[in-house]
Amino acid sequence: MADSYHHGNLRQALIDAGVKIINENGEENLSLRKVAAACGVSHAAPYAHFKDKDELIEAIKENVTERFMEKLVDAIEGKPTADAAIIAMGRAYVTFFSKNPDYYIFLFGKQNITAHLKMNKEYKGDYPPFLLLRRMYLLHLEQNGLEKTVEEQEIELIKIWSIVHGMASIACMKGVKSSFNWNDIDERLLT
Amino acid sequence: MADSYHHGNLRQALIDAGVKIINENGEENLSLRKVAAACGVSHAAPYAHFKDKDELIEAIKENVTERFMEKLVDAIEGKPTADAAIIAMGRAYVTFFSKNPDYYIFLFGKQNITAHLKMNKEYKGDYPPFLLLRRMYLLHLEQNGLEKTVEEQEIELIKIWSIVHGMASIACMKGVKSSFNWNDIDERLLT
DNA sequence: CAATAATCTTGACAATGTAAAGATACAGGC
DNA sequence: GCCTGTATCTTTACATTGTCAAGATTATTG
Repeated sequence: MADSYHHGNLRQALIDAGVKIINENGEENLSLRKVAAACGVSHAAPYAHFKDKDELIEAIKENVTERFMEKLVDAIEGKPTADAAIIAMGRAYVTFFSKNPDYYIFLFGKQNITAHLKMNKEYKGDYPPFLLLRRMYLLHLEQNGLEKTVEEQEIELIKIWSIVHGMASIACMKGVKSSFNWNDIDERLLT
Repeated sequence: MADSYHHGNLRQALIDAGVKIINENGEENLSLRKVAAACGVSHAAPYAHFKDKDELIEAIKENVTERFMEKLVDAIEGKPTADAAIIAMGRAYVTFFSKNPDYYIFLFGKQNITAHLKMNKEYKGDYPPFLLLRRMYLLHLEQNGLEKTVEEQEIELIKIWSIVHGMASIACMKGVKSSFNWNDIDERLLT
C-alpha cells in the first residue's frame, strides 16, 4: 500500500504511464520526467526501478509486445486450418500497427527491435510473434503433407514474415494512401 | 569563398556533416549543436537555413534517399529483362540497408517516412524508389504479355515492395541471425 | 528493536532545442 | 562609391531533459 512516500507499485505505474503517453502524444514526448510526473513522484524516482531511460523503454516494449501477442493469439483462435490461422495472423498483425502507428514506430523504429532482443540475452529467433508464426507454419506443412528442407522453411518463413511486417510498415506511413484497404487483406498476399 | 563570417555553403555542409554523424555515431548522436560545431559555426547558425531540427533531418533524408536511388538504378542498369531488374533491385534494396542499418532506422524509424513525404506536399505514391519499382513492374507485365486489373497490380506491387522492405527491415535487426544470407537473395523470394 | 536495504526526494550539472537581439557581410539601387 | 535592406552568423538566454550524488523515509530482515 503506502500513499505518501512509497508508491507501492511504481514500476508498473511507470510502464503504464509510458504507454499512455506514447499513445496520446507519440514517442517523442516520452520523457522520464513526464512519466514520473504522471505517477506523482519526483523526477529521479524511476531510477530506483530502471537503470536508465532505455531500460524503461525496453520494459514498455515488452508490455506492448505482450498485448500485440494477445491480438495475434486471439486472431488464430478457432481457425480450422493452419493456412487460415496464418492469414488471420497476418491481418491481425497489420491491423494492430495500422491502428497504432505509434506502436510500430516505437517497437521497430529508432533504436530498433535489436536492443529489445539483445536484452533477452542471445536472441536466436525467439521473438514471440515470430515463434508463433513458425508454429503455425510448421502446422501448415504438416496439414498439407509438405516436405521442405530447413533452408526452404527458413526462406518461406522469412518471406511470410517480411510480407506482413513490410505491409504493416507501409500501413504505418500515413502519407501513403493507396487504393488498398489494409483492414481487409487479400488472401493473395499470404499464399 | 568566404572564410570568416559567412561560411559560403553552410546548408550543404550541415547536411553532409549530419550524414557523417549518423554514419559514425548513429542517429541518436545527431544534434543541431554538434552538426553546427562540425561545420565550425555557432550553435544557432543552422536556423538561417532550417526552420528547426526536423527540417534539417528531412534534408538529410532526401540526401540519403538520393544515394539510395543511385544504388537501385545502378542495380537495374544493363539487366536484360524486367524480372531480372526487379530481382536486382530487391537485392540492392536489402543490401543497401543491410550495410547501413543506421540509414534504415534513420529513414523509416522514429518519425517515420511520413514526415518526409508530407513535406513534399500531397504524397500520392511517388516515393522515388517505389516509382522505380512500379516502372519495372509494368515493364514486367508488358514483357510477359500479362493483363492485370489495376487492383491486382496494386496488390502485387505492394507484395513485392513489402517483401523487400520487410526483408531489409529484418536484415537491420542485427540480433537476428538466421541461416539466411541476405547478400544472396534467393530468387524464390521475388517471383 | 536495530541494522540494512529498498525506495523516494532534493539539488545539481551538462547537453540540447529554440528564441531574441545584435553583429557582419553581401546585394542592388542611387 | 555609398546607402539600405536582407541574408547570414554570433551571443545570450531559457526551458527541457537525462543523469548523478546526497540525503530522507519506509520496508525488511535478523
